[in-house]
Amino acid sequence: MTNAQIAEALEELAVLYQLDGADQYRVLAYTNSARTIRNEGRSVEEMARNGTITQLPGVGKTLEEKIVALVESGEIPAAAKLKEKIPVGLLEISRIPGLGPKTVRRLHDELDVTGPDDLRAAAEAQKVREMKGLGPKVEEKILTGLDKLEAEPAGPPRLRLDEIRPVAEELVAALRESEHCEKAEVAGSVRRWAETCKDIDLIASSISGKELAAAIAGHDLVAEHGNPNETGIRLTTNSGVGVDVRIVEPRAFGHLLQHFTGSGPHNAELRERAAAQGLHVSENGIVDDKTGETEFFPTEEEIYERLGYQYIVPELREDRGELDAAAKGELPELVERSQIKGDLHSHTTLSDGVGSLEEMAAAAKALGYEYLAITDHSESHGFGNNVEPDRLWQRIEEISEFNHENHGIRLLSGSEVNIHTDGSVDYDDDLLRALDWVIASIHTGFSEDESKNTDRMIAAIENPLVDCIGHPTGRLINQRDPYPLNIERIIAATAEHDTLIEINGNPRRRDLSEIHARMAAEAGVKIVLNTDAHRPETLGYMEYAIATARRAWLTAAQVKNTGPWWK
DNA sequence: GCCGTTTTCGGCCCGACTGTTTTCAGTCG
Repeated sequence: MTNAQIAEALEELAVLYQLDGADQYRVLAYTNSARTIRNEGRSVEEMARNGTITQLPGVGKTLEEKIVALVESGEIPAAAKLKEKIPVGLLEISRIPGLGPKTVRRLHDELDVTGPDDLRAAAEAQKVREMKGLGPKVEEKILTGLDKLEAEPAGPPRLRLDEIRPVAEELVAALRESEHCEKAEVAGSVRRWAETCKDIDLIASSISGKELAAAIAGHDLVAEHGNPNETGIRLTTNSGVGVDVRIVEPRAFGHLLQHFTGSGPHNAELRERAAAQGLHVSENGIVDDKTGETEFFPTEEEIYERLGYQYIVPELREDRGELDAAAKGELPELVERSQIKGDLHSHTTLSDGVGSLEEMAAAAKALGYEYLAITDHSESHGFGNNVEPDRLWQRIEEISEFNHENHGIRLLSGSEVNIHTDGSVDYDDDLLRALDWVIASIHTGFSEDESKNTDRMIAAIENPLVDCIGHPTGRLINQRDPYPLNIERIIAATAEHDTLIEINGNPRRRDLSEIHARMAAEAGVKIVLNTDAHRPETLGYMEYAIATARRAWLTAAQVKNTGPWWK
């Protein structure tokens, strides 16, 4: 059972308890533990089986018992029992925006609603507005919510960061252009460089907030908008992305930025710890119990300092131990884009790229790199652009000549070789030895089971002619799950054989993920940040590789290509 | 349900908005 599946079961149980009227903190305990498990790199099933699961923060005796039952029997008895009592249809309708557990429960108790169909009938018969505290507006919200539920049963999709960042940048630039704007920034998950984002958070300071809100509502990208007011406005773009624009007076800008950068769990933890010291943190400032006064700080740096922490960069604000580390002054010095000396994964027209050797080299040089590895696909790539051994020998010569001509950047002759199902790789050893750099990746046959896939990859890791493993888990964000793999065994093998492992910066991949990259680095494995560029412009994907590395707490010392070419 | 630089019991972030209300509960981020 994967960590995601365990987390999902706990989230479902949390909703069931909520609908059952359980204490909110009990519900919170379940949702928090679900999040912890989703963020855990090690196999939580393993931890449950060997009795170490209570090491996870927020997992105590009771949750241990439930998770053990889940991995052993496939279900949590408490959840099965609650499902007999609470119609599953109620879980569905509780996803309608604005319909919380309290309301859903009352709809069940008072109108015998058991699911979407009953609810629609009740709303259409105008029964909902007769309930105390509810009215025609709620009825309307329910009907539109039900339509959306039918159209998108899985809920609105989270968008990949690269799909959403350009929109955020364009809108924040428009805010800055307004005469009513003092400062504006992108906040939220976009600022934290998360893999996916639900919506865009923009924040601004202004002494005429309503005018600023009205101005942004008229932007070309905006399809719909709510009422502009002093504190901001809610927008929907033509592409359907929700945008929250929040506006405060200039002196609270730092607090607003900190608040809306999140993450929610980071802020909740930060505030809980502050409250224990008599300090109450919000987007409007910090209130000190001792004086009753509100303190204002212009920058986030000063806010964190006031609360007793080192400055925590947005990428780390995920409640994954950053507050403890910052309180002790032990945050790592994260790797930066300017420290990257070269890119070790790129393609040209020789296989499936669209840039020539020279074009790729020129683009890499423009990025300030010392070296670029040309790693076209190999003999068995299978998409009609296979590179036969003779052609690769010839390419080695071409690269040698290129380097002789002294273009101000060194090209490395490389290949991205396929790992076959038996763990062997393309090309004979002589050819592999003649290359500067060999990345081995899986491109085919990943429907095998976990142990076969893992053995196959470990065979490549053990191969002394393989330097690095490419996009190790094969996941495509929002599109394809990772291959079934035992990542702990993979990491242990790369550590043992000094094989490098890549963070692929293609924003569709970001593979290794931040969770696995952090595990790998902690195990002493060296990481390489690559783009897998298939055209000159996408060498710029390095910023996503950097983002994932930073979210994985990596320092320059843990990233091999922060140094000069070493072979 | 979890957890401990006041605690093994009694706490557990904070504010804005919405829709419904004459003062607030529920929901959301």
